[in-house]
Amino acid sequence: MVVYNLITIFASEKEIMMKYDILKLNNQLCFPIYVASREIIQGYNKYFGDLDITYPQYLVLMVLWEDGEMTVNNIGKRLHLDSGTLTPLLKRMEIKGLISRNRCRQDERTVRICLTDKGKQLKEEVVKIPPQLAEELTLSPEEIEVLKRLIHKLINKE
Amino acid sequence: MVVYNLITIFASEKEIMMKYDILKLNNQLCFPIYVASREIIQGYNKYFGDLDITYPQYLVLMVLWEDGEMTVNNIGKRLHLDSGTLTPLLKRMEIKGLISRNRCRQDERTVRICLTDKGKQLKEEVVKIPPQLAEELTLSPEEIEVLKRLIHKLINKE
DNA sequence: AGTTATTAAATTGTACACAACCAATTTTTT
DNA sequence: AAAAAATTGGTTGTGTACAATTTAATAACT
Repeated sequence: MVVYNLITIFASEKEIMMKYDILKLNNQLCFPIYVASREIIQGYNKYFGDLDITYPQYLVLMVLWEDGEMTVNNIGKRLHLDSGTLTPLLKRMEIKGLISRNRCRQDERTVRICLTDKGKQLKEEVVKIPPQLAEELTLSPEEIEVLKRLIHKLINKE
Repeated sequence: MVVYNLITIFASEKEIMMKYDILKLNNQLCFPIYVASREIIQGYNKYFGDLDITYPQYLVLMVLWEDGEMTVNNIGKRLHLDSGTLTPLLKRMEIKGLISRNRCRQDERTVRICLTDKGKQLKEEVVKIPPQLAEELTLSPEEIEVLKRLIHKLINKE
């Protein structure tokens, strides 16, 4: 079995991979991950409807619920997102009254993002969503653990 | 061990999950998949630079290389994308001279997408990319197979 | 002190995604 | 045949993503 990075190639009596077979959708690893990512976001958005938040906004709320106030930079490091994505996203969250944005007095370059009371309270509603999404999943607990481990290995390039 | 869909909860002597722990980034399955998806796209775009295509455009090319000409609808079914995404994307590809778009005479509702010679030739360049991306991956062949199987199970909700 | 380098956000421009809606064209039903 | 339903692709509006550039502020250096 020969492996070309994101694509697995079987060379056996049963299955011989030709030059262009690595370009077939079914042989790809990347494509199903890309589809899975979008399906997850759609799944969440289905439940977010009433709360008027999106999946990336939910991610921002999660890091703030976990770590309290943070700079834009640190949120970006945590979520692997840059300021071009975060600045307008955070402005929308500010308009909704979920967070506040203030320049630090110590270092005027950085902007401190804080949860408002409304943003803190949202946690009570959001915590109900994951169990609902759970109903739709068919992986066993063991499979989920394996999947998490492999995806982390893929990301971290360990 | 209790599982709430996309989040795994360990309840043991060593590790007790509290109510809000399901909202911690590290306990999530969805978030790393979301990150992995974006990293894959960035990885591809790095190599696409010279060819002037994007990852979703590469996906369209793949289904066309594989199945020949297709309707917009069928491309959407294959890639899990709707017309709101595909129509402008295909128009950009038409402008670049990679594909042609023509309404069918038999059924005026459908639009047939065909590869141009330029689109066909691009395959020769693109086939070199996956092996290059392979260099950056650290999963074993066996791990890739397991990951592919689990992701497919996640998507298909089998 | 004054210049240079670095850093943090914001801005700009392009390209997805997708929900919601629409128009045109079949297809089905009555 | 006429009316209703379904299908196909397009349009609109909002919200990410991200590369590349800009601006402002701080740190480092001669």
